[in-house]
Amino acid sequence: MNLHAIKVACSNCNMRELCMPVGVSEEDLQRIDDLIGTRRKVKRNESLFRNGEKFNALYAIRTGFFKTSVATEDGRDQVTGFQMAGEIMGLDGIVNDFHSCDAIALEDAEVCVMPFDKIEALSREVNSLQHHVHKIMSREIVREHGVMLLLGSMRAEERLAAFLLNLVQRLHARGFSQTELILRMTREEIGSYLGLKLETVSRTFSKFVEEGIVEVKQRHVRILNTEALQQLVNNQVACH
Amino acid sequence: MNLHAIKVACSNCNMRELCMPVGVSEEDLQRIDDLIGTRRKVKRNESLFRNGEKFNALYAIRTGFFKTSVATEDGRDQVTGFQMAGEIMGLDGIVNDFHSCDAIALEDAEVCVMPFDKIEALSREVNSLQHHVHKIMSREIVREHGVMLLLGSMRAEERLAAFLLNLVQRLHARGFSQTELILRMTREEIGSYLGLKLETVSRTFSKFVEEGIVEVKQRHVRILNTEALQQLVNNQVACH
DNA sequence: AAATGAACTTGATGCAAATCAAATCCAGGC
DNA sequence: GCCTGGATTTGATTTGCATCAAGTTCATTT
Repeated sequence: MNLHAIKVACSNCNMRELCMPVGVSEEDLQRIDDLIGTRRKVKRNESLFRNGEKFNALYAIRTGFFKTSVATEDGRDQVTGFQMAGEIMGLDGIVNDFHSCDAIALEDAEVCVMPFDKIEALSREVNSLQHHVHKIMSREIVREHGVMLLLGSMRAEERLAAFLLNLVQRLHARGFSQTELILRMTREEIGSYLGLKLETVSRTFSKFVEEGIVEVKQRHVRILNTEALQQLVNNQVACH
Repeated sequence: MNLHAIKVACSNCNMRELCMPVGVSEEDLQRIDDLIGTRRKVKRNESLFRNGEKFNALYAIRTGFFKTSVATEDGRDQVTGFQMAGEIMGLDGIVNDFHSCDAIALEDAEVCVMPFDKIEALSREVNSLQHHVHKIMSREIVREHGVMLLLGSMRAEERLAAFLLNLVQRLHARGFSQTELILRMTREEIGSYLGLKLETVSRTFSKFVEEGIVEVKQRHVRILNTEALQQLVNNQVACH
């Protein structure tokens, strides 16, 4: 086994607990290593896959940050999610064997390519992997329920507050700060995700700054009052 | 084998091609029959499962019509989908072992209860079932992408047009008319799904009627001009 | 057949976010 | 270090939908 082989193995990957089942035996873990066909680097603004492309594999993000988006025939598009290290992309492609959204890197990224036929074959034999795959898909369904709730029933402030809280929570789970973050996406991309125009996103940020809830310097955001954001999401008024 | 046993078997179910994989061998089909633990009847306005309940099984609708909805702590709720015969419910429960939405029957219904541990066990052995389960979950993810696009970027008319087209298309796949349908849900439930208030739904129906696109008598809808609805969704202007 | 209430329609008005417009900031290239 | 264009902010105005309000329809009960 050469150094390169060690480096690409799941068993040695520090993202493993995010994208792979926990508590598998040493033996099963060796087999899961075989899932990773290759690594693939994706430069900023380039696509990992696009709407209409053949589906072959799921992708686990090792480093970098992505957006996924769908488009209508008449050119409008909707960002359906932002994905970071340890998260899985490509689930949309299973049903029709073709991808139905675009996955674009918002910063230089590297992903593990997991051919889906291999995933299916191995998950017939490793129960924990099978259940893990089911959970990943179910989690995505539940996440999208939350986005539908946000888009269907929240006002601009609530949407942006929910967005910021969700981002820092996920970053915190990866060892980053609970209160500081750098946005990898533009105001327009945030707006597309939240069903708002970029001007509204900008104005809402400004409002939060005025109210002392956050500090914003371009894409650098520092959350000063997490509870206020939480109360905005829950539509509660702070009691004095 | 008694008559009842024949009646509840997937192999004799006329919904089979909607909720089960096609092209399985006679032998595998017999095994798939064992997936169905029981049938369950759900009366109108009663729940099949609710947010917070333990997850045990997926449900295939045999007859009837459901809505699923999620709620915020402060009482707002969002209808996340309407489900009809042959469609699968309960996928939200896999990730945390608890359901995270409510499933309410909008008319008296009957579902097949498929214990999820049985589904996992059998799909380790029947490849077509395994892939079918993956496709069902992927289809739900893709469907939700479409709803996000609708909620994030469409105007009221476009939303209602897309909703009607989606409903008749699914009903048509079940042998019903392409142009006539009976709505099983209230204007408020349609509004919740589409991110609109019930008054807006009502006004938009009235507008479609004025324009000669549909006929509406309460919950009975007849589509007079499918193409006009399609053009609304695609944001195109009819060329004269 | 009358009474009741939920569902629905329609009108008047208000408001949050979109749109239109113009500066300003900033990163990257030369 | 200066230039350029994309990203962002902010202001003025418009608009689509929500809200508030009143009536109508219809199914169900008595």
